Amino acid sequence: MTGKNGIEVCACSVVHADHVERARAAQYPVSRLLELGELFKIFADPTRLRILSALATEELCVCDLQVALEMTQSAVSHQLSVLKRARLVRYRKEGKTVFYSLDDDHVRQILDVAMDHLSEEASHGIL
Amino acid sequence: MTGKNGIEVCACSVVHADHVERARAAQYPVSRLLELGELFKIFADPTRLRILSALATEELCVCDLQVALEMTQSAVSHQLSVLKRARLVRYRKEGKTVFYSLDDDHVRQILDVAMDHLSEEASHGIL
DNA sequence: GTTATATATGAATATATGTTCATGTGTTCA
DNA sequence: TGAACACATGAACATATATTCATATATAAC
Repeated sequence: MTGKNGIEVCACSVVHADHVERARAAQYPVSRLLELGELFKIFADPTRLRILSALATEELCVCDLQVALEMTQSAVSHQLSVLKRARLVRYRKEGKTVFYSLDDDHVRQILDVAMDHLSEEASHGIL
Repeated sequence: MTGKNGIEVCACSVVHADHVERARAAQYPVSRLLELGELFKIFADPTRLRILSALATEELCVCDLQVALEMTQSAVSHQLSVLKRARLVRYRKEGKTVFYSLDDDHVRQILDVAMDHLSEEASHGIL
């Protein structure tokens, strides 16, 4: 349904104008939410999570990751480049080998909070 | 490259056996990481983030969300069902209208930590 | 019951993304 | 200089998913 100014408008008669107003005012800027979405996309893949959790203990070279996670070298490199672009990992070159490590503590924090949520979710199921 | 037991093995000669061993031992169970990935997938979409951030202030009915976010009713409902399935939102029926709200505080926590990461990332760029 | 309305949902389509395969780049060592 | 190796990267393909369109369900008013 289209309103006077050409903008999509709800046909509902029970819209709560004040709530809508507040919700609109409190909205994060869309650009910010896009960035946030991009960040979460990185964490949304099991392979990348495995890499991150492997790096949580200590730095590892590409080959170490390949062996530890039983993946193709190409797949590891591709995912590492994604993580690098998102500034979630650092790297350090030493001759031919490249060592990767977590970039900062936020990564660990994010993983921890999310794990907490999963635990609580599980207990919900039991109760 | 395939090893004796048919499992993919790295051809590198510089694998750090001890590191690999520790990384393997410290690995989260894959099932856990799959769950975690599923959770982050929910947060990985800008539309869902907009919905969550709109609900951060107060409960809203589907129609309110439709108007506040200028989206189709169908799109809102579809995304709400995803959020509901992931236990990130609750709902409460009152006649024909359905009010949605955040399920618990973990949602806010996760969003906050992630926002922090983005801020620090931005300051990295400046330094 | 019938109609109107608020929300839910199935199917189809378009787009995004992870892996593989092939190849490129850069470093070491002979 | 040239071979070997650790890693990076482009293209192609397969899969996942967000939106739209059409329709279904449920509640209220008449």
